[in-house]
Amino acid sequence: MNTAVLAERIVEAGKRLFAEQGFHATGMRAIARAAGVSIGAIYHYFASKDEIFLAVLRQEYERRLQEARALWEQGLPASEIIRRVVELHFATLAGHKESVQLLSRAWAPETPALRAQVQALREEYAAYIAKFLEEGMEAGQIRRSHPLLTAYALLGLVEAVTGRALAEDEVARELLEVGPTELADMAWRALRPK
Amino acid sequence: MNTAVLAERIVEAGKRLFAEQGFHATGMRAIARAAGVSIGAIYHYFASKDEIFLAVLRQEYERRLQEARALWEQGLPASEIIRRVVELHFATLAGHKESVQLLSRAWAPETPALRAQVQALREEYAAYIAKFLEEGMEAGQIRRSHPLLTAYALLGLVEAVTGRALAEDEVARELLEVGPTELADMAWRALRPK
Amino acid sequence: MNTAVLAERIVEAGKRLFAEQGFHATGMRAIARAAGVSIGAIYHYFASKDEIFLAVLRQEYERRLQEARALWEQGLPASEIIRRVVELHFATLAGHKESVQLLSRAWAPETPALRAQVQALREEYAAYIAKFLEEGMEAGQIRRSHPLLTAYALLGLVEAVTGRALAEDEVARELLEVGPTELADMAWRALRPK
Amino acid sequence: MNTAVLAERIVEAGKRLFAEQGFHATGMRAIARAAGVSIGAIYHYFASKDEIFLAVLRQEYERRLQEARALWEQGLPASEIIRRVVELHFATLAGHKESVQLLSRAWAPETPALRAQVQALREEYAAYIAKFLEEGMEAGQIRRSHPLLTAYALLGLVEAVTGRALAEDEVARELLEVGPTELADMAWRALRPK
DNA sequence: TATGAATGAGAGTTCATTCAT
DNA sequence: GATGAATGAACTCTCATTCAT
Repeated sequence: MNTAVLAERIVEAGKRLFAEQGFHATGMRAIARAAGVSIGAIYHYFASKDEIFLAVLRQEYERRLQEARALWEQGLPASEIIRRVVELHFATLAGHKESVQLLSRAWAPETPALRAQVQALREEYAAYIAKFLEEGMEAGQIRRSHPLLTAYALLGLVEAVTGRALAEDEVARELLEVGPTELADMAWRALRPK
Repeated sequence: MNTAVLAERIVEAGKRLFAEQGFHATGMRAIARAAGVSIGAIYHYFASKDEIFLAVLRQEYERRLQEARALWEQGLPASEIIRRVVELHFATLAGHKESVQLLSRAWAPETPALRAQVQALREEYAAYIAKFLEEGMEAGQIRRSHPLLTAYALLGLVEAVTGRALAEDEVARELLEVGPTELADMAWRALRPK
Repeated sequence: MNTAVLAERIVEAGKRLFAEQGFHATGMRAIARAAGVSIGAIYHYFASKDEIFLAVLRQEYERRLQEARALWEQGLPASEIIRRVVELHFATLAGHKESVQLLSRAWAPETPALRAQVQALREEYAAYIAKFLEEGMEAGQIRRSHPLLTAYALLGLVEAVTGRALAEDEVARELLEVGPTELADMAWRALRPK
Repeated sequence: MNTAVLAERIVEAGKRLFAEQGFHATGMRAIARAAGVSIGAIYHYFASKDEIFLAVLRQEYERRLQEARALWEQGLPASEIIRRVVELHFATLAGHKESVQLLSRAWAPETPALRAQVQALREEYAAYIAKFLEEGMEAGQIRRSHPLLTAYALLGLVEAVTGRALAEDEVARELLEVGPTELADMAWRALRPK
């Protein structure tokens, strides 16, 4: 379908530009140019700039959810899953820096309506992690705690460090190196049963 | 001093508006109106909108640094300091919601120059926490790890949860209630010596 | 083409306003109003106010170049060409006062970038005159001298007088009357071979 | 008198800045800073920015008039006076570039009131030259023509070339070199009796 | 006499969105 | 379906000038 092709190109262009420059600094003209489509065409597929942004984020979160699901289904022990999720985040940073930049930069949109939707996407991801934690708690693999709170805490733990690692200074290089191991250990100490 | 009065009113108005609506959604006219000064007066005290934003953030981080210093100087054990810092963050959320909103929303500004400065302020705060952690490690009160990485991880841990708690739904109320205890425990488990 | 229509109306409005009030005193809003278009439409056709100004000047210099070319191609003797060029300048003053005002008023714009471009347009016109002079020198019709210098000198000679003649006082009326003859004679005495 | 000292410093600062950047690009703050006085002090001595500009121009034209008077009083033949006036213009360009820039750039102010006054200053200078030409005509040293028209023509002749010579390219250097001789010759051919 | 804080209209420019073709 | 010309409110920032001290 031609339709899907154009929409996909718009989302890809939007992802790159939103990640590089942020939401406000990215104009519809720039997206149209980068996607090789007309402005009119964009409005044919998306109702507004907000909708493009949401489509981009949906795709990103969807990918992360799929990665998480894939890990879960391998039946590994909880500590191993946590280690791998942390590793995955750092691998994304190395291979698809834009993806991390995107989530780091467009964290909390300023328009109330958009913010609510972005936070809903984030909640969906957090809820999935919470579900995993909950099952681990019931199986005695993970210490009991408030699952959603713990999920957000883990997300924050990792994202704060990867966010800092986006800078291109000496510190960032250090964090990239020791981050995966240190964060996985830290997370596991926080989560393991007594 | 009359000078300080106007500048202070501008910073206060900016803080409230930036927190409520974010950086881009807050215009100079709105700040002027809210502060009860003319637009010209704003530019007499601040070179640009960016500078107002930075002044607001500097004030916020300064306050947090002072709180942290005050805690440290009491000579409490590390676990207690951590517990109190977490409590402080949640207390701020209850008493000065705007302060948490501000830091949550203006996490990573989109303009490169502004972003660099905001991140420098954040780094200053993180470095202070890292210094505290480092002393704790040398005294055997805290497990050895990369101090700055750990500082960012702790910040992220707390901020992700307080950020979620800003919403005014049922979940947010739950997080507000169990947050302080759960997060302090979680952090301590991650930090305590073997 | 509709395109050309709007752009042309913008240039015409700009020409009139720049001539009447000068570059700085003419705002984009005034141009939009005078052209009967929206401000947005202006920026659709021109990147900046400078660009409108340059388009206006390009049109003016283009017209003058065409007039000069047309004269040249008639194969008249040099003295006759000079007489007619001077006459043409005064005729423009009578028929299109705005054209003379424009060039007189926006002689040397204050912004370096704009000034460079305006002077390049002027140089193009001067260079054409210089080429004509050079051919005349080689044919022995015109006394040998530095061609470009002489071209600028002739331009200045005429423009200083037409500039003064823009005022609407008694002196201006005198200059309008005697100007064509006196200036043509003066120029020819300066240029004719020994 | 302190008064005169401050006013003089303001005029000097204004002259430099107006020449370098033009009228609009030069702000009152910049003049105050360059003159080492307060903005309030400027308004104590000058009613407006226009008045500073006029004071600057008055000083410039006054100097030129004095130079012209000094030349006249030496009782030289007309051709020699003309040669020396042209030389003087080029010498000014070499020694006080700013003076030539000033007159070249702020040629025709955009505010009607200011423009009228600037043109009046120019007319005063032209009228003096015209008076000299008139005496020369009566003495048979100079060919009969409209004196004021001829004065403006001579001014334009020289100023167009010196204006072009302000650029700092190869052509400008050429004009600086051959200008004095060529222009003086050209002017004399235009003026000398049959 | 001298200061510089304060004013606020107005500048050029941007940009998401619409809609006639 | 697809285009991109057109809109105009809103943006940040400048600046000559005033006036209380």
